[in-house]
Amino acid sequence: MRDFKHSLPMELMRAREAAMARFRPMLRDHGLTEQQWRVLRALVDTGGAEVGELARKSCLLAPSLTRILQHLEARSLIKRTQNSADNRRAIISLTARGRRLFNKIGPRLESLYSVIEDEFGMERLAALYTLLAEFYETLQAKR
Amino acid sequence: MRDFKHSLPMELMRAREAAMARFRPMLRDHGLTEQQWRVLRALVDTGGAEVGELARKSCLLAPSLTRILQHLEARSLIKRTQNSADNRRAIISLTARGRRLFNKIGPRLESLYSVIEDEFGMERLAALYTLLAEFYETLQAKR
DNA sequence: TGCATTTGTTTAACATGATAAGTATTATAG
DNA sequence: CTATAATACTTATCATGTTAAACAAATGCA
Repeated sequence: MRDFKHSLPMELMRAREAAMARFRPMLRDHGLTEQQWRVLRALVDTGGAEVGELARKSCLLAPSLTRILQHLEARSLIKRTQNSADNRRAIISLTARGRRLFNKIGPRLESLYSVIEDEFGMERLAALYTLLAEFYETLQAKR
Repeated sequence: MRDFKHSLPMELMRAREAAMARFRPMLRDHGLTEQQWRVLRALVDTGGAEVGELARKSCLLAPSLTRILQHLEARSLIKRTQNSADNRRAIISLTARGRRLFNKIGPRLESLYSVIEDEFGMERLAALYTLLAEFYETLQAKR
C-alpha cells in the first residue's frame, strides 16, 4: 500500500487547513464561521439567490445551509423574499447590515490572501489552481 | 475583489470532496467514516501510537480523536494499553478484528485510487502532490 | 519536599458534515 | 381535473470540526 503520507484527500485537507488557519481568526473576531462567510460572499457575488443556488456556490450541503441561513437571519445579516410564482423557493439576500459586515471583513481577508500569494508565489499558486480545477473536472466528468 | 470562483480554500475543498465521493460509499458499507478510517490506517502505519501522535498522523483535532477512539473501542477495533511510565499516555493499537477490517477495506480503496490515477494521470497527480506539499510547508514555516 | 507549571488527554458547547426521511409546492401524465 | 411524481427545502440523527475549559499526571524549581 502507498505510504500513508501520500493520501491525496489528506494532503488536500492539510493544505486547506494551513490556509484557513490564516483566515479563521479574523472571521472569528467578527463572529463568523468560514461557512457563514462563504454564504455572505456568495450572496454578494450573486446579489441574491435561491437556497439551492446558494448551496452550490458556497459548496455547502443543503441541510448545513438551512441551519446557517437560520443563524444569519437571526443576526439580521440576510433576509428572505418569498417568490410568489413558486412558493417553495425564496430569494435570499443580504441586509444592509450584512453588506456592511461584508465590506468590513472582505478587504482584510484579501490582504491576508496577498500575503499567501507573496509567500508561495503567484506562478505556483496559479499552477495549483489549474491542477485543482482539472482534478475536479476529471473526477466529476466520470461520475 | 477576486472572483469568488477563485477562493483557494474552496478549490481545495472541492477537489477533496470529488475524491472522497469515490471512497466514502465503500467505507460506509463497512460502517466507517473517513476519519475513523484515517485512524485505523495511522495505527497500521505506526503499529500502535499515543493519542497525540495519532492526532498528528491522522490530521484530526484531539477532541475529535477522543470521540472517534471511543467509538472504535466500543466496536472492539482498537485497544488501549496503559503506559506505566506515564499514566497520562496510553498506547492505542489495533485489535485482531480491527486489523481484519483494515485488510478487507484497504485493497478496495487502493483500486479506487488507481482509477483516479488512471483518469487524471500519474504525472499531473505527482505534480499536484508536490505543489500541495510545498504549499503546506510554505504556510507552516511562516507561522 | 512542596507547589506552581507544563503536558497529555478529555469534556463541554456550539456549528457544520453526511445521510435519510419528511413536508410542502409545483409539474405532469392520464 | 386529479392522482402521481418530481422539486425545493427542511428536519432528524449521528459524527466530526472548532474553541475553550477542565482534569490528572508529570516536571521544574525554590
